[in-house]
Amino acid sequence: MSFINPAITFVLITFTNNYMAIFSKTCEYAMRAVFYVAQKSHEGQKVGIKEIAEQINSPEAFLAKILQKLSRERLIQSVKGPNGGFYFDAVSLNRPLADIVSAVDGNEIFTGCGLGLTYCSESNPCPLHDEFKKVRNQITHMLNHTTIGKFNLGLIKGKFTLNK
Amino acid sequence: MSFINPAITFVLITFTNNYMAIFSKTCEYAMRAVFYVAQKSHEGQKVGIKEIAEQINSPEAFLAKILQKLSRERLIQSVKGPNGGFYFDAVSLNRPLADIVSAVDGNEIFTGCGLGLTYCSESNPCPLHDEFKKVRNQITHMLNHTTIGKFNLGLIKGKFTLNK
DNA sequence: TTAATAAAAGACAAAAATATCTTTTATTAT
DNA sequence: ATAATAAAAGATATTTTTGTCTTTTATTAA
Ligand code: FES
Ligand code: FES
Repeated sequence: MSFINPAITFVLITFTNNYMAIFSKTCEYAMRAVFYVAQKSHEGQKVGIKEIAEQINSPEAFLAKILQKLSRERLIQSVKGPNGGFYFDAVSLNRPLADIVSAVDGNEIFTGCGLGLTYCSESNPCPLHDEFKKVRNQITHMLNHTTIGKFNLGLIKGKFTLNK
Repeated sequence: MSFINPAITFVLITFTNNYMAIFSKTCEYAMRAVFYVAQKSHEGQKVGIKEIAEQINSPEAFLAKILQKLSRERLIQSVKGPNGGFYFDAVSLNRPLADIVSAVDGNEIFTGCGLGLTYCSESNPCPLHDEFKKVRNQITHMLNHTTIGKFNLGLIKGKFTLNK
């Protein structure tokens, strides 16, 4: 017994809107995780992948892959075994968020053309170039001036959320 | 006979960078196409999908789907048959590019949280909120103040490119 | 009124991004 | 040394985005 009446069944969607954010899901998870781990590091603690994933609301195994990549690139520190987990040392806490973004999403966002042309240039610009450059510069500024550890106190005080 | 020597074969890539631009490919093609058609409309001409795809360097059949969607939403005009093609009427030429973007990529880019949280809010912000808001506002401003027909003269004069 | 033209629609295919599951390796406390 | 723990790595699966091919519908010129 089916609850769908075939007489009134019809196709709803032929062309779905793309979901489209500034950053990939991978990058969003990476940034949230990084802020969460930084906060814990500030308190002198290491954190396990399970806790991170729970606290930032991301799929655990997928996040693990992302942090593995960051770990290979020495952007985050980790130790295996009991009492192990992820953490940031003092140097890493001072790294710009831009390092995380470019490790995960590449450099398109910092240098790419807004209309998707193969390269961006001043001398042979696309129509959007002048305005798009401002956007790109602001993103670059934001990511270069935000250090991984910048929000530790705000997070500890509950001023910010990573999970909603 | 193989040209790959198994003794020196190894896996190169375990975690590829995401390609990540501000807009989806779909949206990039849409914007380029729209500027190209607008320019032709300014000169009083309709354009066929084949010419558009060639001139903006996009896959023809894929672009056709995109323009079909814009056409269904009355953002672009079209007529079938001989001497048919795509064009913009005076009203459409004055529409903001934002209409194209939201038709194709949705509204995430205008309202979404930079860290991918389910919603953005002033009272319960993510760490990036204050800075990200500026980025989002600049994108919104750019897309609202750029009309579809804005670059017609610049394109005709060869000041801008849609194909490189 | 017919043939040619060009967009619209439908079905399908490939590639990339996202997500999960299993096995291995390193570390530490007992 | 051994068992327990937790990250790293490997393999695979799902979903979304991007891209193609075929058929249908509308328009127009002859
Ligand atoms: S050429 Fe397109 S943004 Fe610079
Ligand atoms: S809450 Fe994240 S951008 Fe506003």
